[in-house]
Amino acid sequence: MRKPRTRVSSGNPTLADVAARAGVSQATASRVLNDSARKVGEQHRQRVLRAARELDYRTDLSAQAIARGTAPVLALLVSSIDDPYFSAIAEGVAQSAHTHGVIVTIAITARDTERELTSVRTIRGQRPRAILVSGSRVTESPHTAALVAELRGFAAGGGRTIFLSRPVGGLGAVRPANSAGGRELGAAIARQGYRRAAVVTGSPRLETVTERTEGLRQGMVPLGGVITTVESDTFDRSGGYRSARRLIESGRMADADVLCAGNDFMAVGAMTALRDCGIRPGHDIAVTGFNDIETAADVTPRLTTVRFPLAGIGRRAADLALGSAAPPPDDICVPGQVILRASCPPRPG
Amino acid sequence: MRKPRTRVSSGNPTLADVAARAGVSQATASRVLNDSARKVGEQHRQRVLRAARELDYRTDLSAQAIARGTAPVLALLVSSIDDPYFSAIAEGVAQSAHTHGVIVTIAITARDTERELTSVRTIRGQRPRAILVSGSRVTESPHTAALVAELRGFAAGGGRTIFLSRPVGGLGAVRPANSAGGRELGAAIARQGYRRAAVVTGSPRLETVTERTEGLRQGMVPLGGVITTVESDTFDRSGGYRSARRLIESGRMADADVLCAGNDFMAVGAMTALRDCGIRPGHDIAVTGFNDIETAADVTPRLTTVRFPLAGIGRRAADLALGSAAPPPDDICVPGQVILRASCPPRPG
DNA sequence: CCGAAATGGGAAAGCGCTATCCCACCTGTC
DNA sequence: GACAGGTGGGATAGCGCTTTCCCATTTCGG
Repeated sequence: MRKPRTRVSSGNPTLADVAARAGVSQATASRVLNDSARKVGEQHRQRVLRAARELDYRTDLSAQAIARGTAPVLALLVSSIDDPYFSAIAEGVAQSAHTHGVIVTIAITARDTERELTSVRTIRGQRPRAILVSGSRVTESPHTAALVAELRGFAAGGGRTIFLSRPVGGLGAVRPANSAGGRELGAAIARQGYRRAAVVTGSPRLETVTERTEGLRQGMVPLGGVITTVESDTFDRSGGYRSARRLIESGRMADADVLCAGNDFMAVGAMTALRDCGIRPGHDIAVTGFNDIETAADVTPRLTTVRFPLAGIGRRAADLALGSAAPPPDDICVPGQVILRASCPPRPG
Repeated sequence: MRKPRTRVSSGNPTLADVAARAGVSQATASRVLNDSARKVGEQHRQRVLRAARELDYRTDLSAQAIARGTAPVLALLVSSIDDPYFSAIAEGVAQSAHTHGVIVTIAITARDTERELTSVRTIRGQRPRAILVSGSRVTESPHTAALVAELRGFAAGGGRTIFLSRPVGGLGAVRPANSAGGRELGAAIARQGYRRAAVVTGSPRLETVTERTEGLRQGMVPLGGVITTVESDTFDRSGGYRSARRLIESGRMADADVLCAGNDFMAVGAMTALRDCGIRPGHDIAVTGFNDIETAADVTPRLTTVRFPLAGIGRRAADLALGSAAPPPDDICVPGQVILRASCPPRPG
């Protein structure tokens, strides 16, 4: 006889413990605790419930997962969670997961495609029901192919994958309609009378960035507008500040009548840069952003922007991923809405 | 002989598959894949690695967890992830978890103490290494006792618990020093010459709220200052807007020389309310916030606030929870730093 | 009343891993 | 040459749970 493995005496109570205490078989205990289809006599049912309560029993999810062959888990991959864009999406995902009775595990990739890859590898080990990949795709990353291969493998094992940015490899996506949003914004500012737009935005390797800028151009051109210059920096507040300053100092801001930022943070940073240089945003030059973050309405002047239902996108993606019907790998673009505010008044001239 | 359970043929490859393909025992395969202390001949090692690669094998974490008796998981409980306060903390937690090679699962409670409870119950089933509870404690919730009991049970099973707000039940915490921060801010504005503070903040049932307000008072009083009135609403931007308006419309704002908000969002909303009523923030009345959110530096006038290293707090809590040494249940208060900006200029009078 | 069809319970075979034993073989050593 | 001490490999007992079988009772229609 083998020596029994040293059992951690202080370990958690197991189903066997519950069954023993209730004086029934494990099978019965399991049936009660999972209210399975199989009926259990009221007598026994009560005793099991009571035993479980008294022992402070909690089903071991790992064991359950392995026995059932599937874990009630949804994995979310984001570049950063400390960014309103992603946290809004995450909020929606979490809501949906909660109503589906599923646990959310989150991995942050810090915009590092290699880390993205290793994260997916690890996550696959959890055998989640689905993997949601947010975080703007970086064009031509050397790891993209590997990522796609990894996700394909996951799908082959029965998992679902949904991108919250432009999809690759024939997988599905639910995402903000950046191009269309850009077009509408471009048309809107052109209708306000602006014709020469200077753009401050993130790295052109981020697809979100190129989609927005390109959309903007497409919206303005038919109405006689034009993008005079594009300056890139980090896709955040300080990037907005810095690139706006560069534009001003190099004189390229001088002939623009509107400054379009790639997102609201950049817009807000850029407005500060303008002010620091004695230019009055909304007065000497119009300003626009993207996303409609909460403070967009509180800066002065209030920021014109494009609002996307981010939480709704997250929710929808998760619903799709967790729904019973296998979703076709669609590329669903959720439209945005132009919010015209004081930073972009009808042009006086 | 029993009929073997219908095996999902499309399932993921198992360790047995890898071992078979490599022509070795499962034990050997396991040893290679986990680079265990036990050495394996180079021959076999290579073959196992190759087989794993060819099969696109991913260790099943649930199975591993159950076999090892512990899962590489850290659970984080927050009120909302769509709130810069919590997402900053979450970011820090995720960073730490990543360096510890641990997966993060996140549960949002929507400030609902009952949901908080059920979340902890579910989470315990994951047998995580630790549970981090963020989200301001609500005083006197009927569920608090149950929550504590649940966390105690978790600790009894070998898990660790850390609060990121005021701890209860003798458990540990790492949290922003709200009281001290309030005191310092109170003293700072008094030194700027302000004496009569109106406060707009969240529900007095939130401990964060009372700690900050009380600290503020303690900081001002010794220097001859006083809190003239406190108005509560939701702890966010619109709550700030609404409560500021109520203060103005009821005339209670008239005799205050500084408006102190419970957090930056409320401050920003309140500033908009002031402006909507023709009062110039930073000019007719000083304004302060709490937390130093990114846009605090970009509103006009730039917002005076108290900065807390939120991500650092999250990281530290996670480090503590994942460290090898069992941490004593300390209540660690991380100090904040008063950031004096234009919204609170030296008082002219 | 009798056999058939429920009904409710238990035994035990996995699920995919890890880790303990055990064993066969290879070195050295006196 | 025999024996103590490595070394590397394989069998296999769990880990905690689900679920399939199987079995003993009841319940009924005819």
